[in-house]
Amino acid sequence: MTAKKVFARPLTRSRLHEEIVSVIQKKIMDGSIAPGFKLPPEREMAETFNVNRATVREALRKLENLDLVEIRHGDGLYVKNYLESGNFDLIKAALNMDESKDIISNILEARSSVVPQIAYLAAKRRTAADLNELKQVILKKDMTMLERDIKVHQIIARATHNLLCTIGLNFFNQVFRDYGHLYFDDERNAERSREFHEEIYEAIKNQKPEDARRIMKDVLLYAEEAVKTNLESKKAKKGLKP
Amino acid sequence: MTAKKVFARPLTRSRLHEEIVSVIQKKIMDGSIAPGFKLPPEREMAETFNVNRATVREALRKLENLDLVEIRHGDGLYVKNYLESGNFDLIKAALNMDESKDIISNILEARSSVVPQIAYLAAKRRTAADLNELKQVILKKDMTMLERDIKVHQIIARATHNLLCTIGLNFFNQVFRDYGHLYFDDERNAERSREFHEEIYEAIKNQKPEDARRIMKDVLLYAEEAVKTNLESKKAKKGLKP
DNA sequence: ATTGTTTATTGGTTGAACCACCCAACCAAT
DNA sequence: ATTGGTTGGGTGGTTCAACCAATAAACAAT
Repeated sequence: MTAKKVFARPLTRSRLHEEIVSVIQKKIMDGSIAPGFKLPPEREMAETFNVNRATVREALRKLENLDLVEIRHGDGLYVKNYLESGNFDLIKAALNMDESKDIISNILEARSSVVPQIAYLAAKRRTAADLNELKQVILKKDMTMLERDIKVHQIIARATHNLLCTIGLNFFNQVFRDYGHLYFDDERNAERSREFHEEIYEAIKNQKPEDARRIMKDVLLYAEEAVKTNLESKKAKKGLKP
Repeated sequence: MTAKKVFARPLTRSRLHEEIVSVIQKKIMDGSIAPGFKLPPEREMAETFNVNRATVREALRKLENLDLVEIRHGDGLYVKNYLESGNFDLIKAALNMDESKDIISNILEARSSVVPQIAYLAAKRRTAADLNELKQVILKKDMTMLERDIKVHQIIARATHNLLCTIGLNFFNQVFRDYGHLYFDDERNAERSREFHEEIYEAIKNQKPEDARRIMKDVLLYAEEAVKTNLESKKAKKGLKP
């Protein structure tokens, strides 16, 4: 057995500027820094965090991309209202900081209500090439169920031939890569997904949009429940230990 | 009449590192740099672009956040497959670079199929406070129709009490802020939205999820058509000039 | 052939300096 | 009293030169 198999993912040392991002992001998202607040200037921050100004600036680039702060040349740094401007990366970041059941539930719920629409469009628009690609992945052997499932969703999203759907699904897949084990650890769920792959393939092959949507919705609602139950039981176990 | 009304949006000079982002992003998204390609090292890039390395690094922070490149300490910079990893900011950036009708159509289509689900959830979950806030905005006087409409959508999204829905809608609203004039320039469309606000308010007030979804879907499909037609006619006019 | 070691390359961070921009305060002209 | 011009201090944007830290590839030892 390789080390990779044992430790799952390699350690990756966080970079200094990322630490800074994390600190500031937390303060903004938990409300200790209110929208509109003017942050201290870069030079001062560098001093407080005891890092170089260039490092602070790299952190600010990230906070800017998360739409958490607005930077005004010659003026200063202002905290934005993330509820009005934040993007999905914010949720990923929040998830990494605080794996609360709330956020995961929100993600699962949103997925169940949005992704079926993607299946609908995919069944309507799929080309022969899309269908073939889907078939290959379903039949492929050397693949974990998690990998296969992500790939299936990816191909379906791409079959919509809508860039937004394709890229929008990336968000769910990225989360799923990190948390999919909560679902696939249970062999019954893996079996359920195998069925799902067969069913959705048929629906897409026969270009039955409504069927595809229903099939997708069913499996996602099932998964939503399964993961929530899983989280509950883990929480219960944890509660017993101390 | 204020200067703001005359010139619409203030000028904002682009920063050097953003120019670099733009150049590299274009090359990646139009395929001239393929996924997996190893970019030249930071020092070399600084030389080619004739800027300082710190500036290149700030650009790289952005490209990293767009999930366009992967940075490996001690190794180098690798181009990722944006179809598999890119996020919504990528679409916004692509839109700014190339306002092609394709991308706008994709956005409109995705909106029509996804946002109605948000209305559905909102009607189901809305609190008295949500409803009140919605009413206030609909009645408020000193507001452009565009501002009001964005606010209405925002409140509806927030009424789902699902962080993903709330933040997910930000994407559409941000695009709408820049391109909403394509819709609201026509007074008939503005009138249509006025009706929409009344109708959706009633549906949410009476907690009729299916109604809310249908009403939302209708107006979005209408808007989709209106904007597309508008784009067509603009294109036609342009075609005549030269 | 395998394993440990060295070395060149590359990203990460630092410190000091200068440029470009914003703002507030003040002044001058009307 | 209002408008337009000037100035000075503070802030983000960029530069330069150097060093630290991780990686991969070449090499040496076994």
